[in-house]
Amino acid sequence: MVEFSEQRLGSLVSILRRRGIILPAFEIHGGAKGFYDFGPVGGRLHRRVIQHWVSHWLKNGNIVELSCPTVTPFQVLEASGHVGEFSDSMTTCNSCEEASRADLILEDFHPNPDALSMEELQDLLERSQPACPSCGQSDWSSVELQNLMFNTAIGSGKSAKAGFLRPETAQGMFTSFPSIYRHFRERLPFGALQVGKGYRNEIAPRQGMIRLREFNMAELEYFIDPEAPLSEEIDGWSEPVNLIADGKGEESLTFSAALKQGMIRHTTVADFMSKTMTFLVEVGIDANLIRFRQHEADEMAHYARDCWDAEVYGSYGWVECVGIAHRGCYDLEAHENATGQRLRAWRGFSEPRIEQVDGWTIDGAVAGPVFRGDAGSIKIALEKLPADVSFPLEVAIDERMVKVSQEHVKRVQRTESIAGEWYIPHVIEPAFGIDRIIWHILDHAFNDTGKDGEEYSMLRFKAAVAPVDYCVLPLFEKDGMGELALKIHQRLCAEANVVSILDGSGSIGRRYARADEIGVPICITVDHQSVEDGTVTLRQRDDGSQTRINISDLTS
RNA sequence: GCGGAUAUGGUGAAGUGGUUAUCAUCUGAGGUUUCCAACCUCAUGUCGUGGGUUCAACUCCCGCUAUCCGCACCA
Repeated sequence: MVEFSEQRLGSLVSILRRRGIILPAFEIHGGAKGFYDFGPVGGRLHRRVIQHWVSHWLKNGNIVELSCPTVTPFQVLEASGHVGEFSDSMTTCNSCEEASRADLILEDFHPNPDALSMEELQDLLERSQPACPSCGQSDWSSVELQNLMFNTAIGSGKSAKAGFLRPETAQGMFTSFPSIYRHFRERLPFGALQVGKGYRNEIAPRQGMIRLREFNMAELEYFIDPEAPLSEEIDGWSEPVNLIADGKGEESLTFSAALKQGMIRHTTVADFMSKTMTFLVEVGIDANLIRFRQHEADEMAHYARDCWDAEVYGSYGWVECVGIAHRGCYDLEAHENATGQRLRAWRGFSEPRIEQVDGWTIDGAVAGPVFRGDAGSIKIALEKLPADVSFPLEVAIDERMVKVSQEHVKRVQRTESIAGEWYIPHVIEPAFGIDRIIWHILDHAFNDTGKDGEEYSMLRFKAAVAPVDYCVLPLFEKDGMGELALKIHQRLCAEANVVSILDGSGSIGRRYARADEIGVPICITVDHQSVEDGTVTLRQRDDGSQTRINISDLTS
């Protein structure tokens, strides 16, 4: 097991900078908090992890990949609840100009100011006149929302519309629901995933890559019929995993056992937790340093019904890297309410339901001219009445009573056959913080335990995500060895999805060390014999073992 | 946001109110070398940023920016 320490973190960070894996962005201009570059080696690592993530979920067979804009109009994020929920209420001291959070300075005057509306906060602020924590005066500006989203203007001048940089990729998947529904020929379940940048204007970015202002997210929205029968089957990780259920301690259980006990509340959630576990291990996270923690009811995001975080242990302690949330019908319903568009799926009944309609409705020709604008509401009210009422009758419309007499109505008696119904699908969302995962891949791959008593650093990447696949090393750059190495290098680079580097400077040991430092799994060494018989030495990063093979057998 | 600490070649460090800022390592060139950071020669490359004090500031003071730690915030 790795010993995480300050020293280890320090030498890891210095290797990441020196070798161009992860570095602070815009450094020549002084840098900017919460922004990082993936450098010449890190960029490739980032790509590999994302590729692996996408194909991991596409394996499911009913999932498509989307790419939606990062700039998002105001209304979209207002409908989703982000404008309201993703912000803090701020007020500024008119005396010293210090901004404070309104709910925090009102804590002494209300048991839970966080739950108050803007108006209530404003009212309470005026009545209680709390002292400014900075200067002691009580002269506050009006309460304003400060949003954690980056805002921007779409267009310019008077025609500009308000917008935000998206705080999550998910909303694009919801607003695209009709198109995805059509693509899958209206049959659930199906999913859409997206990998891309998200933005949050964090008050205090911290801990290197752990909290960023611009970050890579990978999200899957999986749409299900909440009434469809669920299989008990769970794919993927079958070993016990550490689970922390809401209000309970840590337990080691398999996902299917946790589901059977009701600890995990939904089969699909359990299935995705299991697939998440498999993914994390495949990209190189240590299985023993992963745990799943269920959100308590009061920390659940505004949209969630059940939520589990996959947390990974590393140099910064336990860090949430994945959230798997049962969002219910929250999002589609919210966008439906805001737009009036139907974001639903059709559920056919196994047999059409025969319904006897026996009641009343208006006689349009008579009631229309009499009730004018109220006719519509009266019709709705009448159709709710049982068959055994008698007229004249007082009907409540918008808190008024309207007298309806026999001549305004007619009896409705018919048999309806209903083939199915529209419903709002539920959504299970696994959301991955790619940067946090990459950080922990690096943290867990880093090995500085030394070699032969000397200091020696190595990144033991899994082959699936290693930024460089091969390092070609001519033992010397003479007698044709340099030329042969160049030829091999070029041939490898021509292969799809293969990255090779060529290194001819320094002693062979130094070059193996350089390759180990950026985690190249295999070094190919060209020596005198290579020039004569066309064989080369393959040297494995993790154990230093060597085998000689034919150049023609190099790529598999 | 508050409190504390820090900022010197790519990386890690030393140091000074006064000539050309030191060391290790890395990197590059040449030499040497038949497989795990060997050696020799040469070379490139640094005082975060803006202002002030001073004859003179990398050094002292102030602001800013960034980094780290704690608190708060955030998921």
